[in-house]
Amino acid sequence: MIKAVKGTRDLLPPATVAWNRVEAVARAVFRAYNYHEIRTPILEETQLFARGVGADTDIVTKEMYTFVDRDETSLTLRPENTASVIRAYIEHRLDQRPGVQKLYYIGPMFRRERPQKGRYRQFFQIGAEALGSESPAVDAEVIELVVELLSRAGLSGFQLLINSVGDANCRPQYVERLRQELKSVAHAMCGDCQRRADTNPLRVLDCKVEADQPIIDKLPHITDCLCDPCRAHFDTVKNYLADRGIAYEVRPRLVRGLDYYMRTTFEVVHGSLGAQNSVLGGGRYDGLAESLGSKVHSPGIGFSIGEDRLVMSVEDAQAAEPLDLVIAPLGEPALRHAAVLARDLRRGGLSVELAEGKLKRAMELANKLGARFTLILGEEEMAAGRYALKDMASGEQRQVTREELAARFGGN
RNA sequence: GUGGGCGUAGCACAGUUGGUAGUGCGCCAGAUUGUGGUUCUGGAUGUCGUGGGUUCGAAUCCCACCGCCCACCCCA
Repeated sequence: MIKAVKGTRDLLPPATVAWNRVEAVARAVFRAYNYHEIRTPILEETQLFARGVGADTDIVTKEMYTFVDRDETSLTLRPENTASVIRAYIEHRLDQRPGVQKLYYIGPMFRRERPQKGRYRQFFQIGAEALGSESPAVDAEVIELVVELLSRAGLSGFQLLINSVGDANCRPQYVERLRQELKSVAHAMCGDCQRRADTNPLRVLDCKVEADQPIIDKLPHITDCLCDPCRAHFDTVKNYLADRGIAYEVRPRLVRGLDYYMRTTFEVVHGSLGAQNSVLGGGRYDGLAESLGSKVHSPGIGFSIGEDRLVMSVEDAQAAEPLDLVIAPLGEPALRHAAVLARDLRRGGLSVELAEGKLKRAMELANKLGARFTLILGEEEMAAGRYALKDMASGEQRQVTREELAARFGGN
């Protein structure tokens, strides 16, 4: 028996109702903030992610679905979408369009990790990018947007974490300082940290081992080591958030895993998600376009929401989508009449199911599908030019004419 | 890549010290030749994850493999 491949899953009704709801909310919020949808290919040249995401990130070194195409080019299933959006932005010269380019996307991403709660090999992201501005006002608006979106999607009890990771000027200095300080204390830390102290000192800050926490607490905070422009930018973002009454927590130890982030980074976490408690991650990436070959400076900031995780933590009672009417024709002439009637009512916006066979079967089906009404069309009704309309909740049944039906439900 | 837990009907599960399978829900039919929900009666469905071993006999004991879940790691 062939089954869905590891880490992928089928989303069946009625679960898909919740997904559509979340996506509808997202589209409405994006519209309010003047974001427009972009759809990029799921397949890209491997080079794009190697350069865009960072050659020695976990994503690129061990999590990509990469294969060689028949013409020998190396292709990869997108592990994230920011690099693709920037590629499209450069390729189609969107920097020439007026104003900040605000783009959003909804779609599947692929990473070959070991699946667990809230982590899949094919997962869905709802994300957005604001391109062409370094202004902290844009940072604040983007963060406002995500808070708005999550709230309107029905998420409550989430926590917004923000940080600034500096820029090409001050971050390398901070990393070097961290590396130096770790030399004297790393020997007392967990095995992973000893390794990270050398390879990727920023990761040490993310360590969750209890015994390491006192040591980590004594390490310098990046927020204390920012250069003046970065400090000013971060302070302004925080002021703008305060103006909006948005609650946030500065987490100097918040380091995001992708190489391209600089200055503002943020994350939203939520309890009910298991170990993978991050619903959303984002940040600024002012140097990314250039590193992908752009000749013009194209600063930007973006985020992506883990749709699987958002749906998981928002999910309440999954009610199936309601059905308005079941038509139960008895006999061939009635069936032919009913089919035309069904089409007209559907054109009028009604959801209609046509049930062939015995009346008893049709009634049972109507009940199981949760239909509000059943319309019976048998010999008696055909002869009289009427229909028997039954209200399934009350059990009440009465004869109606075609005109009365149209008046009630539309669809002449 | 590394650990732990779990695989029995469509779903949720039970199955005693080894004696070749049950319960609930769901599904189908009937009680009702044109009326659902409640009730009653009847029915179908299992390579007991797969393969091998021990045994007169394995869902049960042993070994290997596969799958799912959770965790590490990392991130959405």
